[in-house]
Amino acid sequence: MKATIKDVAKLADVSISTVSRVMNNPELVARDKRDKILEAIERLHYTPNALARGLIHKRTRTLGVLIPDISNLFYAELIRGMEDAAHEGGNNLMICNTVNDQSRRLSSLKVMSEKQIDGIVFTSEPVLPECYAVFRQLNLPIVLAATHSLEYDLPSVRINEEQAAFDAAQYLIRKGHTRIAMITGSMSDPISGFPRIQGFLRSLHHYGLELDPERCLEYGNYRFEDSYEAMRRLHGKFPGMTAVFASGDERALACISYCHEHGIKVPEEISVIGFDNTRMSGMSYPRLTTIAQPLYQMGREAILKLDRLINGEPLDQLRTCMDHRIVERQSVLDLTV
Amino acid sequence: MKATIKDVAKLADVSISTVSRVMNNPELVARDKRDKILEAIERLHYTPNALARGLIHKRTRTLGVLIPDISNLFYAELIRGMEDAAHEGGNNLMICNTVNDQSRRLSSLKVMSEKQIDGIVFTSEPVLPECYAVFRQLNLPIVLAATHSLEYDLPSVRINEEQAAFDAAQYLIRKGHTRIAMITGSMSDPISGFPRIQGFLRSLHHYGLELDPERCLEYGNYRFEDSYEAMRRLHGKFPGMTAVFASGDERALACISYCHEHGIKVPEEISVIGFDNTRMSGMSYPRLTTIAQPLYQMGREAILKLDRLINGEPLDQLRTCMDHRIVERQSVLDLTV
DNA sequence: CTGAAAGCGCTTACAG
DNA sequence: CTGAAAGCGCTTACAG
Repeated sequence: MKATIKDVAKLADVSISTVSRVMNNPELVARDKRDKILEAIERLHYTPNALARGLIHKRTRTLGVLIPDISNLFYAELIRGMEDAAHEGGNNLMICNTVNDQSRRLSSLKVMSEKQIDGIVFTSEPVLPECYAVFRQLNLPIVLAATHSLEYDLPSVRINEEQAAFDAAQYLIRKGHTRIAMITGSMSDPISGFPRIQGFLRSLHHYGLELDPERCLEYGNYRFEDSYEAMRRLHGKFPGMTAVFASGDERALACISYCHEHGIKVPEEISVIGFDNTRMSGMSYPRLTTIAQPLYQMGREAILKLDRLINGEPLDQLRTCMDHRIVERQSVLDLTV
Repeated sequence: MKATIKDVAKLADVSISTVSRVMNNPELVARDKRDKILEAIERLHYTPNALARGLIHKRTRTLGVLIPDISNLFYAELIRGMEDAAHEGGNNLMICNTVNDQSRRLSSLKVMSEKQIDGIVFTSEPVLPECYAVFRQLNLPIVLAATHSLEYDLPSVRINEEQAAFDAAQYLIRKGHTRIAMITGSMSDPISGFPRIQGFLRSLHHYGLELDPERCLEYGNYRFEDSYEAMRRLHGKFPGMTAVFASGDERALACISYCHEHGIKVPEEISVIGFDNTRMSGMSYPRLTTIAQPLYQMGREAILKLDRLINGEPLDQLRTCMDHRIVERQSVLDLTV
């Protein structure tokens, strides 16, 4: 059995109050007793029960994190940033993989709430009304990471998706490409779908490339297989295409694979630019040029914000927008030289 | 503020005992009161405080999981299996990323213990004496996943690494390869290092391929960059090599990238076989032939075992060995045709 | 400086 | 069928 504060008190021949004090305010305890108690703690391997503490303090020092799909490398970096920041603040993470499923999301939220987490980081997904209703009910500090909400006043940390997509297309255009396609998530996805499509089209328009969206856009989920099929459709319907902007690194790898398997040279015949700069982008051939999101930093920022919220401190800004950048590797051909 | 059992009791005009009963043994409560209480619960969005419950039951229904590096796709599948099994059993996971760091490992163990988790799944890494000492002290049910221990009597779920490595080499040999190299972790790693090297060498020996270990073995960690360099060294010191067994899919992708970047055709000039069958193995060109570990099932099994341990039920076997298999894709050339 | 007491939110014999 | 009481392991005024 685990030793409790009573066991320590008995062994050190003091009251439990005094034991409690040496754990929380050792300076209030006389030296000799303190030493005796410390020794008893040591001998019994005593470690305070966080449940009891949490009950009293109404604070558990565990932060809940909702992740749609941990098998996506995207979240690995984000989580590392969150973990580091959490540990620095004396907190722990409780990570829930929602498997992109609303009922899992809701039940995770419920369990977390019952376990009395102090706050929530909600990642990547749009905040649906149903979810927001639960957030309100939970009445817990919440911050959004790699997503945001315009409808609701929720703190968030993310990049400017529209601008990032604009920059990706612009990069391609400046390398001399004019017949450019995009593989993306659904238009109805307000986070990584719609804004990126917008940015992409704005860039084409800005540079006078009037392309038919019917022809240059293909849709699919972010997984490899889906994107592979999207690339197949694109290849069928957009002859002469020289570059594709894949909204996500895994999508980009699927494009590259499709090309290899169909004898199309990358980047000589088709250039590919990705999005996210996950670890994967260094593992393809050719290595992937991609838009980098500062995922580690975003994770940190999200936790920092949450911590401030929990401590009742004011936020300097509700919606934090971080900088993206382009990481040049070998998957884009420069047509201008 | 969150509603407590008192609030419900007051609103329904009963004692807290009765409220507690409708949560735990509703059949003991008269119909009319039960309905009134249920209504109050609904109105207040009451949800029991898991800390208080845990304190009484001495059980929190959260299981701790120690993962060396969540950015490794290997763990994604393992975690999914664990999560599904945990949810089925009414449990939750608390995942700790130890970043391959012993002090993080120890501190995670401490925090988990303070938060009163009911049991631990320890993944992948060898159980060092220092760690085992902590395990004993914690006095919690523990199961090892994707690792095992011969020194200590700890329950485990894993594959036969030695045999799997043997089979990988045998596969290559049967395809007509005779100049085979291996990229692996350190010989001093008793889990995925030593046994795999053993299996590899046993296979060579079995088929009469007497190769100099100095020449055909290269070492490095499981990350891409390290393995890329290992492949470079191998290429320099082992002329005529036609196949490499990479102990891990990420290592295999590094081999493939090295070859591409140095004008070596895969599999025409050099064949590559990987290990693990993570999602990554379908994303390379050529697609990777690899040894599959049943990661999802291993995750499930580990949790099932842990659950039995927690409930004081006997284990049918201490060390469970699961079956591996070879997944054939396109990275190995058949020299016999 | 130290201990007894109340209380965090719940559950579970016990008595009625 | 229901409520008062004790207790899970701790913390924190309060009194001395």
